[in-house]
Amino acid sequence: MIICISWIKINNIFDPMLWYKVENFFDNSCVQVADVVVGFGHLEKKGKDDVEALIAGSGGGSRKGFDYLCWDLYARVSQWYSEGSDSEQAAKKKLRLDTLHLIEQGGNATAELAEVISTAVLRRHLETMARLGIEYDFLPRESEILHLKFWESAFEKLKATGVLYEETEGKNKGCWVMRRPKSEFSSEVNEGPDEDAKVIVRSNGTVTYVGKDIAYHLWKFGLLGKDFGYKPFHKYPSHECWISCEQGEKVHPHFGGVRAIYNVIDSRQSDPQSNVIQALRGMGHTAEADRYTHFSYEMVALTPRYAEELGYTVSEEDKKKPYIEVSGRKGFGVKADDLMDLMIAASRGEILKRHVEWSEEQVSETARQIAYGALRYFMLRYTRNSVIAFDQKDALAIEGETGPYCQYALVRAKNIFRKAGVAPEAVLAEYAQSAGLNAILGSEEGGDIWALLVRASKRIFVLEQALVASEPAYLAKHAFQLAQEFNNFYHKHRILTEENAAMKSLLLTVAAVVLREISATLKLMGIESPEAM
RNA sequence: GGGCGAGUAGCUCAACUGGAUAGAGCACCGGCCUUCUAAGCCGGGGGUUGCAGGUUCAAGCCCUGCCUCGCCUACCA
Repeated sequence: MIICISWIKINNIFDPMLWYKVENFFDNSCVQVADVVVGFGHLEKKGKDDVEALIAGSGGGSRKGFDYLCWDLYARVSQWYSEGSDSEQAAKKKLRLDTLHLIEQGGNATAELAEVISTAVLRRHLETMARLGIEYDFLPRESEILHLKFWESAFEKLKATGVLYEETEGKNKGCWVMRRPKSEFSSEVNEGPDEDAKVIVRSNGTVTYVGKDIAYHLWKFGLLGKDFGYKPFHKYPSHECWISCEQGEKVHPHFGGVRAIYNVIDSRQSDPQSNVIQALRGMGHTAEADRYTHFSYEMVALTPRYAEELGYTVSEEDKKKPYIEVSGRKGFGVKADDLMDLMIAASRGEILKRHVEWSEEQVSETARQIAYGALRYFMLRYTRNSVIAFDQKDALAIEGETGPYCQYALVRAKNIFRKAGVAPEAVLAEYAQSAGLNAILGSEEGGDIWALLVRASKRIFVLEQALVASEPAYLAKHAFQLAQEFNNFYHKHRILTEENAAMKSLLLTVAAVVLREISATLKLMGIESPEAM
């Protein structure tokens, strides 16, 4: 529902190493959808036809589409729930739950409205992500997990393997529960119920989110014995994105039954995630459990300064904090499309200061590359367990550890080759055959050049470390250090006016190597290399 | 109450499995454009790594206790 910039914390880092598929689980039967449905029905007094008209009308050109409407409505509904007398609030709460249950059941007008809304928002989500080059292969939806009775199959297996047991005493009486990984009840005092156990099936017979997630992950590993229906949903230039449905097409790509899973979910989900892994292990699927990685990361928040820039009033108390957590319920945050637009506008301004002669196309293309590069770099420069306090000014700064800084170093190198009228690839090919570098590199002056070359040669090593540690920030650090060292080199040596031919040749070669390496490292982070800036 | 993460320069963060003088960036101060883009470069100040013990030749990192903050848990998704 809420388009969250966290999504771009993971991107194509795995691209060169693995063949993989990107799935985005779509929680289309969740309470947030129910809230928006309540909003349209009770605040806006709109039915399915009205909503469909809104969706159709909100398309044309403007990015402020249907998802923006939902964002606002969601915040209003949340506010509305908390208003009125106790009995009124209770009634609203009941309405909310009833709506949720109708959506989960399906086959009714409320569920149809929810379907229309969630699909429209999903389409907008794909468009937004596509701007950053993020594409999906498959969109499994919660509604199919429910309607295709994935849970029922999983439940049988969970009962048969003894992972779940029915609690007969204590506060969880009547629930089907699962022991948590660490509760070593068996060896210790074993009297009374394990009250710390995780409830999977409530006493009223409904399944919790974790239960559905277990079923979903059994499917992912091909252990469920059931499959989704599939239909095409969205066409990217290079491939098709499929979506789950109850009765799909006969011919479709194969999804599920994978060897390994990387679940990119923020660290607040670590408890439910460990429950899922524990369930797999308990069912005897230990190998699969070992190949299940919760790629957890901390949330993205906003600095108080940026929150103010966005027009929010920030309390004195919040101003002292390093960051403020975004909240869709409170209507506090920045929408990904807005963020990108703001950053593009800002980098555009910088470009126009310097290149009045550029064509409109050149300006907007470069502004886009810089803005997206700045955004991606900022998301990736922090290690995963650090909260990212987003600030546009910091992200877009040319000074400091930023995307634009790295891009600028690379552009400087490109300028040299443009002025020299040679291609960096040609320089590399030529230099590989000459053999006069020992004398220069061995000299005192050559020490720094040698150091730069050594650093430049470390890309694969750094990538390997980044993969082992599941830490994209290592790549960001490498790109920055290389850019920094190159800027130093650039300042120290006037390459084009160098008179010593052997030296000039070496300097050009080093520039070509560094250009290639910064560019390749940035590419691993999904950051483009502008021609000029 | 329990679980996870964090505490490092004024601020935001690094530090690969324990290893040399704990590093960057921002901010601050001072320099550097007749030159391939100064959107840059160089230099400077700034630290008892939360506290107290312990293990080790060696601890920001490991162990014990305590303090502070955040998140997750207690039949919400």
